[in-house]
Parts: sequence; C-alpha cells; structure tokens
Amino acid sequence: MFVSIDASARSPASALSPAPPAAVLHADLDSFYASVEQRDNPALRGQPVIVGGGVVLAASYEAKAYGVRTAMGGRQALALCPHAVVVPPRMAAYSEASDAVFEVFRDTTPVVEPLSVDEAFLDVSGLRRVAGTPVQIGARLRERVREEVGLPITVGIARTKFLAKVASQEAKPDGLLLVPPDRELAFLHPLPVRRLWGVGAKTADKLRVHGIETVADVAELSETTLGSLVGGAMGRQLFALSHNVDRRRVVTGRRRRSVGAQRALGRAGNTMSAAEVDAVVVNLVDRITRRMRTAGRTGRTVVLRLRFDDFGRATRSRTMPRATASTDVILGAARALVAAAEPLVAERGLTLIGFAVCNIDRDGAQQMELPFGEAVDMTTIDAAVDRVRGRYGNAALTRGVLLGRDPGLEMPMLPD
DNA sequence: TCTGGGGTCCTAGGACCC
DNA sequence: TCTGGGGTCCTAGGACCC
Repeated sequence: MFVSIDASARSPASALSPAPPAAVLHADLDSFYASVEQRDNPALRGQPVIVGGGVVLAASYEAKAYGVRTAMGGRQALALCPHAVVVPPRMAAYSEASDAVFEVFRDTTPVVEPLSVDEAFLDVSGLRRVAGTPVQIGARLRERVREEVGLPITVGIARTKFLAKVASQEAKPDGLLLVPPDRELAFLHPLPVRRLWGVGAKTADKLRVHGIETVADVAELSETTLGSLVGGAMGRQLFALSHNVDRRRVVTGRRRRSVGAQRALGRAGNTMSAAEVDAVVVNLVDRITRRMRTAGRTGRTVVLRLRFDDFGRATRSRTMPRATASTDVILGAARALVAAAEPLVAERGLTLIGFAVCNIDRDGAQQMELPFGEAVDMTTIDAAVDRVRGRYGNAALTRGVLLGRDPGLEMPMLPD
C-alpha cells in the first residue's frame, strides 16, 4: 500500500503558495539553429539559411520570408527559396549556445523553467526592487543575450505563462512585448484558436466545423460543450485559457520522463537484412542507455516506435519488473519487441525505427513507500520528504503534490 | 505538406485486486 | 453464488510541441 505524501497536508497550501505570479517572462530564441550559423559565419548574415538536409530543422527569417518552414521537406524548401544556403546541423554548437543563454536566464532569476533548448519561462515577480520593472528586466535580458552570446531573442511579458508565451509569438522576431493586466482579454480574444496551448491542426479543424475560429468564439461555449467537442481534459483547458485563467506557476526542477532515439530509414529500410536492422537497434539502445547513465536515471518501460511505407505508425511496449539503465537488459527487451513486430513490418514495410525508455525513476518513487494503517512518526515522514527533495528539488516539493507512485510534481496547485 | 528527432500529455480498454 | 463499485497497472494510439 502506498501512502501519498502531500505537501499541503503539513501546512495549508494557501499559506504556502504565494499570490499568482505578477510577472512571467517567456524568452524564446529566434530561429535558434539558423541564428547560431549566422553568428558563427558572417557570410551567412542577411542570407536565407536553412539548417538540415532532407528536412528543414530551422530556417532564418530571410528564408522564412519565402515561405520556408520548420519540418518542411528540403526539396520543397528549395523550390520556394532556390538561393537559400543549406548547412548541416552542428548540434554541439547549439547545445553550447543554449547553455550560455540559460546561464543568462539563471543569472536573471532563480526561477527558470526550461521548455526546450531555446525557450524558457522566467518568474521575475518580486525582483522589482532589485532589478526594476518586468519590462526593464526583459530588455536587459535581451541585451545580455545579444552581447554575451551573440543571438537575437524575443521576450513576452505577462501576468501568466500562457499570455507571456502568446506575447512572445506576437513579438517575434527580435522583439519584446508586454501584455498589460488591463488589456489581457482585448489581446487574447481576437486571436485564432491555434494560439491556444494544445490546439493543433486536428483540434482546430474540429472546432472550425462548428464555426469556432477565434479565442472569443471559444469563450462563448460552456465547459461541457467544449468537452464534448474535444475531450474532457482539452475542454477544461480551452475553457480556462479562453477565459484567461492560467494558474500554472513557473516551476523549477522538472525532470525528464522518457529518453528516446529514433532513425528514419527511408525506403532503404525495406531492403535491410535482419542483421542490418539489428545493428540499428543496438546503436539506438546504446545511445539511449548511455544518456540515461550520464543523467543517472533508470526506466522500466521500453517502447518500440515504427513507421511504415504508408507513413502509418505503430508503437509496442514492454514493462520490465525493475527499472534499469543497463544496455544489456534494455537491448534484450528492445530485441523482443522487434521480433514480435516482425509480421507487421513484413506486411507494411519499415521506414523508421525508434525506441523510448519511459517510467523513468519509478523505482525512486517506490522508495517513498510507507506502511499503510500503521502509525508513522514525523521522523519517517521527514526522511521520505528528504528523499523526494533530494531527487526532485525543493521547489517541486513545496509547490507540488506528491500522489501515489507517480509524483505529480509539475502539477500546478489547483485553485484554493 | 510527402515527412527529422526529441519530447509531453490524454484517452481508453483489459487484467487484476479488494 | 451473484453483483456492483472503486482502484491500479499495462498497453496502444493519438494529438501536440519545438
């Protein structure tokens, strides 16, 4: 039996949680990979630059002006912009640039929540007396990233994460935009539904069928109606966001929940021998387990990801009794999954193979198990809390609620 | 739109348990 | 013996994000 440790049980959540953040910055590097290439090679400045080969990983704004977009096929991109300069990606350089930028972020405020290599939320509430207004802080941040790292970055500023993120989208490239608290709905409601977090092509289509095109249209619907259109969780989220309710805090100490690697094989995948496929499997598993061991993480579930000739996809997974980062163990599970999927591959052809290891550190969570129904003294609870704190970070503990085996660490505190 | 590589979260059904 | 309610875990798939 598992006893949930709830931070709010020890002292009321309302006493622990501060008022909603007065100032959230969303900082987002512009055309990140392409900007690094232009920074490092002056000949590329002012030129349309495409990073990647078969597929566009990043395009400079000069290339975007011709309609080139991320994830577009290389051939199509060159048809739109024939004089673009195509450069191969240099991941090590981007990683280094990202580290330097995050150093500036963390020097600005300790409360930094990374979203990806080129994007983060920063909570600058409470810095007013030391560092000035949020706009001054944002402007200074942009200057420093420009001077110290040599990259353009856009900053959106608002009372909530969602609005800050939308603001930075609106301000791109190389801009800064504040959404004043008294202008929030006026800013939000004319926007297309696609700007709402979680609304992609499919959801936008579903909504368009019902004549819902803007955030204002969404805001006219009840939560129940939205739920029936797009599902319960999405319905609740759209309802909240369209009414400008976003109580998520900027959270530090988030941990990765899965580690994966994949390789596109193209049509060549169908002519590969079993031994050649196995060599790819070994390589992918080795990359993953290496990264897991470097990060000091273990996982229990191995997922096989396949893509077929018709671009259909399938996943197969297998959960092991114990979490591990052992190459041998994970490779064994990976091979078993590949063998079991053989009929599928024979029938539909193979164009991509990948693996992910999930249920990361479930073992760690199990260390917090406490006897149920017995009296537990505070020393035991404190020891468990300390283990959680060591593993997940103090901010997560004081702001999150730990539930069962799956600690909901990055769950926002619900309305009091 | 003819498609990389790395992730996140949600849904739903079945097995199993009390 | 039959039936119901409530819960967890696992698997598979889908949508979305950068």
